[in-house]
Amino acid sequence: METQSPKPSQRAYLLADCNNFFVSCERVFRPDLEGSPVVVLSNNDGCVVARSAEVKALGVPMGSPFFKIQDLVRRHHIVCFSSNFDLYLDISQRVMKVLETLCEEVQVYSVDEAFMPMHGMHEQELMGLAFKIIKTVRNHVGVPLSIGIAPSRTLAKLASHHAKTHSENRSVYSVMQQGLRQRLLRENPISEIWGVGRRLNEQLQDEGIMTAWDLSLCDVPAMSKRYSVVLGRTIAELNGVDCVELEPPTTTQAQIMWSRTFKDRLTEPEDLCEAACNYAARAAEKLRALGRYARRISVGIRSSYFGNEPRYAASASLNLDYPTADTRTFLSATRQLVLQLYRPGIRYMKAEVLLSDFTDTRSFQSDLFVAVPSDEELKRSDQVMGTLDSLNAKKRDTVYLGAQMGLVKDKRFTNPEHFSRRYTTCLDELPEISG
DNA sequence: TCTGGGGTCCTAGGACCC
DNA sequence: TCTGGGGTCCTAGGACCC
Repeated sequence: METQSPKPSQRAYLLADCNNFFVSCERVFRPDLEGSPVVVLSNNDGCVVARSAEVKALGVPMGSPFFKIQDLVRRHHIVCFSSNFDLYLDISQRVMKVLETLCEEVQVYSVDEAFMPMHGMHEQELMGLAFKIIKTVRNHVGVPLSIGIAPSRTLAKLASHHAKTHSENRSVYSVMQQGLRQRLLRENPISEIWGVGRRLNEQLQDEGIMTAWDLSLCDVPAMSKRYSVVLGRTIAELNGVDCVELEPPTTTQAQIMWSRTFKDRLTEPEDLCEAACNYAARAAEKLRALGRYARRISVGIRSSYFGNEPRYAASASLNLDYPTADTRTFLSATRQLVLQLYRPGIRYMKAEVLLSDFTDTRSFQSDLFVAVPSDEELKRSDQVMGTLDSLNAKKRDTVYLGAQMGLVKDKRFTNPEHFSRRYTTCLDELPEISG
């Protein structure tokens, strides 16, 4: 009789990662595009934010400016989509739901990735589960996944990257065994490691640390001191020590930002005010959706980083007298900040609005020198904002405030040209089936 | 001509207090 | 009047992520 080997006590992580996520979402409703080159573009169709395997094979890097690949697009008949976040978010939620039916714990890390911690499972069981996850998501949602399996999150990320780029692994790669782990580390440059960005990559390479393996051999206390505690943790993780904590999502969100590049450069203060006010209104909407109040608002405006024109970037903040979620308060603060930052002779390309210093309630220390609103005024503010949100939930920009006017009227600020439809979240845009 | 939009976390430095 | 160190809190800015 076969004896059961004891259950391992070691923890393991599965990292499920959607392949070319935005492209895969578009293909769910355009199965005819399977096998064809497809890209998804950023806001204003500025640059490439997702590429199908066929486009990657053509050598188009992530983030390429769209205008630079026009030629390739024509030659290879690349299909282009403007990003359609309503659709991607909805598909993402469907993927996560399927994961939750198959795994006890799912830690959503980003729109297209989730970690699933596992205890006391043999490698074979982990592999079996991973293949089952991939098959179920493919059948129920239609999106392809890759899965990495490892004793730490950092290694699981590296393993899933390996699974994606080496087709012989059939979309799952496990480095639970020491030997494979070492091979994975030796084969990957440090730039592939989660937590090593452009800057660290340069600094570490100057020290002769080239591969993930090199980094894994470094002394943790010394590197923590020389660089940061974050890099120290990364090194431990590469050695299979599980030490990166993941914050529980949303409840701790500390700030809300809204920023966009304008379609055309803006030079007039009034135009900038309009743009920034529109962003502030969007940020305020998100704040109310979280049921929170903000005490601080920051506004930034900047010129292009490119070309020879004068460069300028500045931001400023305002602490509000009391926590609020009222768009009108944010709009007057935004206007004040923009006018304070504005310098003539600059061609502005971008504005951003950041709300922070949140509270869950609106209670505040009253201050002898600050005029605070009465309970009656606060109640009215909630009512007005509630009405605004419910009208706009049905159809965007049904109701907006005077300061935002220009934008909605003339569409100067945003204008993507390749929109796919919101197939799953908007009744007017459901997919059609022809007989 | 045309170059993303969100977020989080960490660190350094200044202000202030004891 | 001058000298000092340590702690806390806040903010700005950098680095990183997808």
